[in-house]
Amino acid sequence: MKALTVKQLAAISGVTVRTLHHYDEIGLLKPAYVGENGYRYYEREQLLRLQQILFHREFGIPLNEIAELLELDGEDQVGLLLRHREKLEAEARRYADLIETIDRTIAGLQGQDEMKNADLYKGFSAEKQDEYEAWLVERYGDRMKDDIARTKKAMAKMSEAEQKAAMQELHDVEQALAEGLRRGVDPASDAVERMIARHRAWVAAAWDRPCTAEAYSGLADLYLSHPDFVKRYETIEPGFTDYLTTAMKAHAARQA
Amino acid sequence: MKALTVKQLAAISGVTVRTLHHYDEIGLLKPAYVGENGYRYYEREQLLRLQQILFHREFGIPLNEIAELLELDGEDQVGLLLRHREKLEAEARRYADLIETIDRTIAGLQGQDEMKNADLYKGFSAEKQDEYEAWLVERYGDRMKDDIARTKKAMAKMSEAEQKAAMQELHDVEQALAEGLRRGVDPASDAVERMIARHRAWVAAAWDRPCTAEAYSGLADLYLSHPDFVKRYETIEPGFTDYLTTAMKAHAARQA
DNA sequence: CTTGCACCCTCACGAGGCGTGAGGGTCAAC
DNA sequence: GTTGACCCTCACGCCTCGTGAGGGTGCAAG
Repeated sequence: MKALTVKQLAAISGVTVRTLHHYDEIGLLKPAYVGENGYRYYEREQLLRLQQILFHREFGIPLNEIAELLELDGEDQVGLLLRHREKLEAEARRYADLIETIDRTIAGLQGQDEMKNADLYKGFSAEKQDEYEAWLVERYGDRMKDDIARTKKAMAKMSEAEQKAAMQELHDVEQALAEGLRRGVDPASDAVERMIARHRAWVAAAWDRPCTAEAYSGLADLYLSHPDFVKRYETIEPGFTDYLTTAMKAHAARQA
Repeated sequence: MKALTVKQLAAISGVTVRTLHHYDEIGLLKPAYVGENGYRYYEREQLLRLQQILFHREFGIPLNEIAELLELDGEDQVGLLLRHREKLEAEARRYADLIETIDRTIAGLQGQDEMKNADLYKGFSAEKQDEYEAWLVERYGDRMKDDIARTKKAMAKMSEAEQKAAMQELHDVEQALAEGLRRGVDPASDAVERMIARHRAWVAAAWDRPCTAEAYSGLADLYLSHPDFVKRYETIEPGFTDYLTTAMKAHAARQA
């Protein structure tokens, strides 16, 4: 029988000696036998097992799970692999999103803000609405439901052209405010106040009813609290969430 | 000035209190000031900074790098973001590959080995050749160069149909051997020996010259040592690298 | 047999990014 | 003044090894 030392096994399997020590320590891969001198000796069976370990490790499966996995037979291994496949897909999608965000951020930093409305503003339409709705009701109670229903109707009765125009207006307002942030303009200043008034008007239009100071302040809280909004605003400019909401609150306070 | 406690800042930024403590410890985000009672108080400036930190953290940038990053101005940040974008792309591709490997493995485990030759065997053609070449020369010295050149010519002068047929033959041999592994057949047995003879013949054909016992044994070493080959064989069946090479060595030994 | 060198062993700390208590002050409202 | 809800500072744990320190072992050449 060919017996491999740690070094040899390490060399042909591509791991380090320390890794073999570690796997021995945690009981994941024990040597075929240990010499009187304390040397670890591995045989073919261990090499096979190690290769299976490394196969699964590739996918980021933690070592203790690999240990359990190897006790199972083929049937169950397929199931586990499939579950892990989903995780990998989720990760892959996440990376794709991150890359997109970077691209947008760089475009923004370079002043090439020619991004299409449909891109950055799509978060406001379709499927996401349900999620926001559930969130708002949970947070603000049932009295929110009417407002939501009204907003949905208002959006629905807009033509596509009108929606586009509305999004353009929102975009302009936000870009102007972001410019204020970049220039270090006080969010409570008069200049910002004027843009905020436009923003509030936009909100009122979207809701299809007046937007009270209280409601506007509540909206600022929503922006601060819901990760989707935070992400959206931080994508426009880091720190923009706080800048916008501070300005909104200041505006609401003046009205009170 | 509004001063936020740890809890409050944690709530609106979505991190935990412990994280704020940690960031303070490592100097990444220090409070605006600390009360006499030892309480940390944060203001808008810190919130802005925290949001930038979280923005970058999303991409997996380590905290110490984020700290350096935030000292830079916009220009350099773009450069860093671009560099990180590449890392993300590499990761995304890696995940895509892993998913593919899982799919193939599952297909294999379920006996649905209907994978296209071009898929699993593409590793043997085109760009990868240069890499193997460099590796072989580094490992076996210049005397390897002639062999490589001959193999390349042999492959080049094959028609596409011939290449396909060759790949089919290799595939059949490997599947038969993998079946031996699954059934626990001794890799030194006569049954395996017969398949190995076919394998060696295939190699000789690919090299366009006889494959000596010594060369065949050396090839087994290559399979064991080069990660690409290991990965390829482990994809066919975990443990197949060792099974195949053991059989190859046994075959070579009988000839000597 | 000695010398040397490559290999083997066992601790044990470190890194990254916090989670999770333990043990004990502080603040605001009732 | 008493409750809670906060706040603080240690300090260990997690996970997978990397990286020494300090010291024994095996094999070949001189």
